[in-house]
Amino acid sequence: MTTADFLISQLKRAGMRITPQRVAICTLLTSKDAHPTAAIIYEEIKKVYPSLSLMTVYNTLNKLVELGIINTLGHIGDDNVHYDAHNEPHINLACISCHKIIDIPSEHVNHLEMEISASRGYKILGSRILYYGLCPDCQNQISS
Amino acid sequence: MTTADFLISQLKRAGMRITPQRVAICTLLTSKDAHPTAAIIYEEIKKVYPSLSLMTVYNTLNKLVELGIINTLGHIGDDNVHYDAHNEPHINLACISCHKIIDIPSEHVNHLEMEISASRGYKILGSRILYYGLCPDCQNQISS
DNA sequence: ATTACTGCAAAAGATTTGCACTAGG
DNA sequence: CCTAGTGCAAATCTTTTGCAGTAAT
Repeated sequence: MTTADFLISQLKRAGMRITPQRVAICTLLTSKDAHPTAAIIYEEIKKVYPSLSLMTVYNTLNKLVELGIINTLGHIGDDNVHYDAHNEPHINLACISCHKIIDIPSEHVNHLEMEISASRGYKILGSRILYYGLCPDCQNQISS
Repeated sequence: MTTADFLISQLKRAGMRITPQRVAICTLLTSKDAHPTAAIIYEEIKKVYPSLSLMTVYNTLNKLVELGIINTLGHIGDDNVHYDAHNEPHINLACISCHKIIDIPSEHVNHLEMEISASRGYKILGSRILYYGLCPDCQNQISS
């Protein structure tokens, strides 16, 4: 079962209908290193489903976020809202120059969550951990 | 020197002019447990400076973010973009029910930053660490 | 005295809403 | 069959832009 299939099964379990548009959105969301914005998803999928409406993209993204299946990363630099389909705790590392985002697994992240719920009595539902800076490539470009 | 004064001195150092509006914005940003949105800042300060324009708020916030003096937290639940004036690494803990946000200092956060720059060659410029869930008060309200 | 900042009005985006049509279950 | 989802158009809301007047340095 692919990661996209996992998202789709979650949708189905929540009583939502599985349309080709939603399958395409889930597939794109779970493709390698994808942290797309609504607009990027729209442009990509439009190539395959020219009739796709931006509204459907928002509709599906909102439902996925509502169900806690995907996460909102927020704005990276001057861009728009990015989404992240990987829901296990991890760090997002964004380059403010080229706007690339990579995921980093980290042991410390798990410690954080325990630390918080233990000390504050909060019931943790999710997290959004973002570091931003310059990736190695962009550092080279600037110094050269 | 108050925290607000610190923000203001940073502005001055960056060659920006110190206007009463900016002082008011910096003061509000650094008031206890403040993680306001642009709209909240506008409404608050308007009480004191009725002539304040929302544009000035955006103008100042954008410059502060640009200079790396404050941080954008992004959207919390269905709200708008929240800002955070506390720039030393820490965790933001947001309640998705009452939209309150608290800051938590954490040792693990420092480990994270070192871990990332060491392993990936990124030059880290800032971070945005947000956990969301239910605060103790809201947990009680729901269960009762 | 300069030159940046303010605040108005209007524009530009992004996201949401209303509604008839289509298609998944 | 029946209801949820789609996609269009238009509305809404946040944020940006242009510009004349104002004020900080």
